[in-house]
Formats: sequence, C-alpha cells, structure tokens
Amino acid sequence: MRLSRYFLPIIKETPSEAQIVSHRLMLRAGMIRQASAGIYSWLPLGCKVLRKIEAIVHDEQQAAGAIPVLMPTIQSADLWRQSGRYDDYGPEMLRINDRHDREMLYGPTNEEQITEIAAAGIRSYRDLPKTLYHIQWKFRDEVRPRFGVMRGREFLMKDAYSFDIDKAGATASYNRMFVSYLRTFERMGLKAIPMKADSGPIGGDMTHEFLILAETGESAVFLDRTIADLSFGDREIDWDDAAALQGIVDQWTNGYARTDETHDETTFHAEVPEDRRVTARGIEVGHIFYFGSKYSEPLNAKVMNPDGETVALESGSYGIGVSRLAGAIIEASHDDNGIIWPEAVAPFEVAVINLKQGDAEADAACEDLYSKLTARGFDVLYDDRDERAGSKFATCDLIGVPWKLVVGPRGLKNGVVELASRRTGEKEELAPDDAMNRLADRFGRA
RNA sequence: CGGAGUGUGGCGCAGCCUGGUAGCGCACCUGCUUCGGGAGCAGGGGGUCGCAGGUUCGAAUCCUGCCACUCCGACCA
Repeated sequence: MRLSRYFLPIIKETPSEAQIVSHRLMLRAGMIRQASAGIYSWLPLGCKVLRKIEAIVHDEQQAAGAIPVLMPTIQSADLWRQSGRYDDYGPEMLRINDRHDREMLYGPTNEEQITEIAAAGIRSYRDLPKTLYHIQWKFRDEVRPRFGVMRGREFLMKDAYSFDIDKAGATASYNRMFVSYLRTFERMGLKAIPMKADSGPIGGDMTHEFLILAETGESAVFLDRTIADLSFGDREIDWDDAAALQGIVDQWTNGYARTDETHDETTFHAEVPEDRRVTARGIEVGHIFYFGSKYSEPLNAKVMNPDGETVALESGSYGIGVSRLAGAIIEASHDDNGIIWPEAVAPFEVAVINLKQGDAEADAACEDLYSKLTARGFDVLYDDRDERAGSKFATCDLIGVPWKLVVGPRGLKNGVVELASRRTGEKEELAPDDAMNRLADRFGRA
C-alpha cells in the first residue's frame, strides 16, 4: 500500500477522553473512531488488525476441529424465554421491537441459537462430538462503557459451542479448546495465562479465563511464576488424543493462577513459595465454560445414546474477545512513540520509508523494494508522501510497523538501505537485496 | 445506577463570571525557503458556539427544559 493513497487519519495530540494507552494509541494511529458511547467504527488500519486477529482465531479454531458458522446478530426473544434468560439478563441486553411489535434482541451471546441449531441437526451419538463457532458482533448495553474497544458495548467475539454425548466427551472438547487457546494467543505474540474463574451468569463448574498480563488490566491476578514461564512452542498436537490434551491442560492448571474473583490468600501462600508468587494485573481475552445440559435441557436438544436412551447434549461455550484483543495487544506492547505490533497481527509487516521523495534514485530504489517485497508476499506500506523524514518516522513508529526499510540518497551512494526493528530499535545497513532476504528469512518466506 | 463534569471549525482549548464584530495552537490550502527523527516565514479557507424555548435593542455568554459525551464508583467478553 502506498501511504499517499491510503486513508490513515493520524493525530498528533492526545485525545482528552482516552484514559488508557491502547485507547489513546488507537485513536492517534487512526485505527478507530467513536460512533457513540462504547461503539466504534474501525478505520482501515484498525480493520486490518482486526482481520489479522480474526484470521489467526479462525485458523486455530479449525485446526482444533471447530466448524465455522455464522449466526445473526438479531435474535428472537422466544428462544431466550425458553432458556429462562430473557428475564435474567436484565437491562444489559438490548431489546428491540420490530414493526409487528415482536420482541427481538441484539444478541449478547448465542447459546440459545446454537443449541436450537444443534437440536435440529444432531439426532444421534453417532453425530458427536461437534464444535461449532462463529466470529460475530455482540452487543451488551454496559452501564459504563470505557477504555475504547477494551470495554465497548458493541464488540466482536469468537464464540464456540461444543456438543457431546457425555461428560467425558465434553471434557475432551473443553480441553481441545483450552489447548487451542494457548496456541492462539501465543501466535499473536501474547502471554495468556489460564486462570480458574467464576462461572458468572452463564453458569457451570469447569471454567477458565485467559488473561494477558498488563499494568492497565482490569483484574488483579495472583499466580505461580512457573505458570507464566510456560510456553507452548512448536509441539505437535494430536487433537484426538484425549489423554495427551488432558496432560497439557494439567500442566497449565496445576499451579496457582487466579483473578481477584476467586483468589484466596491462604491457599496462595500455602501452595506457592514466596519467591514464585506473582501479583499483577491482567486483561481477560478469553473465557471457556463447561455447562453440561444447562441449555440443551430447556431447549430440548436431545439425542439417542448407544443404549437407545434419549439424553440431553453436554455442552460448553468458548469465547475470545476479538475486538478487545486489538486493544489488549497494544496494552501489552507499546512504548512512548506508539504501538509495537507483534509481527503476526501487524497491519503492515514492513514499511519502506523514502527519505527524499522526488529524488530520482531514492524513488527508484523505493519502487523497486516495494514491488519486490509485495511480490514476495509481504504486506508493505510504502511511505511515498512528500513529507520530511522525521514525520515519516514518527508516523511509522506510531502505527507500529515492525520493520522499517529506510531509503535515502546518502545510503544509496554506498549501495545500502537501513533495516530497522521497531521493537528493539536496532538498525543495520544492508544492500537492498540482502535486506529483503533478511526479512524473508525472518518471516519464513521465499 | 449513584456522584462529578463537559459540549465553541477535523483535534486540543480560550472566551461565559461582568451580554455588544467568535479567537488561539495543531491539522488543512497556496507560495517561498528548507529537507537523514513530528521545519520556518508569509498569505488563506473552514464554525447555525449540542438542541429547543425564554429574557433582552442585542445571547456562545443570563434563565428553563431536553439531548449527547466523558470521568470516579458499584457491575461486566
């Protein structure tokens, strides 16, 4: 993308309403624009990041065997009456009447809908297990939206729902999602820690929240350092090997890790030696539940088991706050100059910065880099604006492009361009072809 | 939902108390000089002062009502 043709409305000054760094930076970098309280438009840069996050979630969900669907945002009140949640949910649910005065609602979640779908399409234990998911906008009419997309009323969420014949099957499905989440967040460059959670309004007993550590997190967290030091790495997964999955889950859940909701100081001290106790703050980016037949019973989602008996489906639900992640990643990765995107979710992987637009040699060198990198599959931002160098650097750092290729007449005289890392600040002078090869190695591209 | 505030050009703000030609910085446009980490000078464009009533010769300013948004707290993917 040539910056001169892009739409990137950055702002120099800090918007007064933004209290936390991710909100400030998202506004300044032209990623989002507030439409009304807790509701945002995603501008090109923000939209790009959101799509990259979504792509990773889709990829990992499907790797773990979940099947993509897409359910509507507007739902009928009837289903919610059957589950008993129409009244329970309270004013947080946005209720709408259509022209026939039928009661509708903008979905805050989709358990009822998916259970209805499962009830209609799954008849036998032979059809199980199944995990379906979608990534769809949700609306929860928060009393006090704040922190930009971290706590909006409208938000994009991945929600998956598993269906099994019995508790053992449901546990296996739960564990698949658990492991899938470890992989998903790690791919995004995040350290997400599973923590024992309260089940909240959805109910259930087997439940974990995934939190990333950040100073501005909304929850206080208490954990054993050994959990924070775990990393998933490249290990091979057999998604059908229930025992192996259970082993991984055990590895991540054996140590103490809780939020302030479930934290117990006495247990913490008893289980964790003092030098391993970590007290920090975290942002919830995922939440998984097992809830058994809570919805399948009232919604009559029942199947026949091998013994010819009709039994209610065993279910769980599994959420990832996709739009929240965009903010959470920034909370976890930024500096005074702006955002520092992990490569996997960066809106652009590399920026070509032309220090002297209009200089024939510089222009030619930049055009060459831009077309070659693009041809090699890179997402490139070419800053071809007629701006001063300082302004280009500032923009590039603000929007967090992980790598810069700096091209100017001075370097070209010596046959070099500068390759600079946004994260470390390290700079290296290389011949243009060498710089491209360096990037190709880094990103695993030819 | 309790408490506290704010609405004036795209953004950040002053002006309001004490009514009398709507202003500043950034951004934007034009020109010149600059140009390797958010340039300088000169000129220029853009605002029904949140909305509706009221008081007044005259309202951004005073009064009444409404709307929107923000912050603190309780609550939440």
